[in-house]
Amino acid sequence: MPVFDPEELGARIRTQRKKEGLTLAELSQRSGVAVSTLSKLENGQTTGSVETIFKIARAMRVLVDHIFPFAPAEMTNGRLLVTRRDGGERLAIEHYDYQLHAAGLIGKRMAPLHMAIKARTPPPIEEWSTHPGEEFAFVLCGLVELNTEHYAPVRIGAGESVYFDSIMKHCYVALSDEEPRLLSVCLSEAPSMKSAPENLFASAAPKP
Amino acid sequence: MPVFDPEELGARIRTQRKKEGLTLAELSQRSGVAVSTLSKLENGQTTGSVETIFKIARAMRVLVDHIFPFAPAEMTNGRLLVTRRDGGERLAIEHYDYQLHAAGLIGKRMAPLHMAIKARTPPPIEEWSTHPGEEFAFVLCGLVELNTEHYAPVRIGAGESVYFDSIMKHCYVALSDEEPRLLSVCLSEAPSMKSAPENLFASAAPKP
DNA sequence: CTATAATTTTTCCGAAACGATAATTTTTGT
DNA sequence: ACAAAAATTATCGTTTCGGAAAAATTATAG
Repeated sequence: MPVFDPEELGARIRTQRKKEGLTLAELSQRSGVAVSTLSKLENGQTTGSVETIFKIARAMRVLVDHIFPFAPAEMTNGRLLVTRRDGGERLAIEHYDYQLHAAGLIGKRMAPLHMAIKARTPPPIEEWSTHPGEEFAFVLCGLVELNTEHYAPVRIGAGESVYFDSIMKHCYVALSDEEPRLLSVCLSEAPSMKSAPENLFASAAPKP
Repeated sequence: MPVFDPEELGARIRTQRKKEGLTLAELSQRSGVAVSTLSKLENGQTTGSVETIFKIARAMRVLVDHIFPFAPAEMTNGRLLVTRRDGGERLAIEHYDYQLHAAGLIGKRMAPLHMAIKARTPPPIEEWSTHPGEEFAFVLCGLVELNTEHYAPVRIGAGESVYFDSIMKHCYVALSDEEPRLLSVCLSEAPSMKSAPENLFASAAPKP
């Protein structure tokens, strides 16, 4: 007795395939998964393997989670947490001062950080941040320079923002006389289970 | 040649298990998956079946996508887009003025909105926003009241924030004389397919 | 309405994953 | 350093999955 519903998975695959106007044979061609396997999957006659699911998702150009039956959404539908000026969770490191908002909310997918940029010159690249996912940074005041692995340094002033893949090594540097502050929202692929995800604050630098 | 990295899946399972302080034997007991299977999974020696993954996820009381490597990082790892003060995409509706940042970046999972709150009284509840996912709102200036379906109205001033499940009906209202501005970042659970970058799955697509 | 093609489902078998047990190695705690 | 606990590896029977081709169903053309 399966612990999840294979029919839902099958239905999603079929829906997506129809949407793309593909036949089983065509999808098989693209994905490298046999026609028979596709049929069995779509009809819930097998629970499938992770490998196969990935092949199918890739072939239809959808993210896996589109055809993958999730845990029900009602698990989290009524959370709300306010962070006051003196709230959240604070952390001061060499180059930045952090205030993590919504620190007490576990299972959230975004990590909102109110940070003050102390650094005036970029540290060695090994110390730059890198973490899977996406990052959005909005400058609240001052002038900030974002250094990244793949781009020329980018200057961002108050009211401006930058959105980037945070797996790129990156670091912020203050350019203005006043200490710049920015609001950074990091999206990790796996929702943070802890209030202060250490991987967010961890840099590429080796551990002592 | 697996199309995804079994070692990442294994690493996630192990990370989560350690976080919960479980041994393989205990997790086996709770999940109904044999110890040997767990070990092979964690060490990337098998690609695993969907059924097994679900059992494990359920046993650790996490959503499947916590341990499931849905979007390999190498798919998008070098994007970066700056939004200037006059950039982005603007939209004015009755109650708010929006500036969508990073508008030109397709496939992003967060939607950062710089918004000015014009409304001074809540509209009828049928007009409130509701969308699956999570929302983080940081007040830049002024005093804002967030009305939600399940909570008493919440007042948030400059430098404060709120994080909530955006499926709850919600609306923002201005309380201060000055028109409040806030930065809202919405996370949708399923990124829209229309915006899925071509290059994400290019390798699987046969050329016409 | 039939004939034919296209598509899907089913059948059969090899391949891979799973479970149980035991032996070996690694880690942990004292 | 030792003992205990935990994790890995090995083996093997069982179950499930995946692929090729046949069978059945559905769609299409004349």
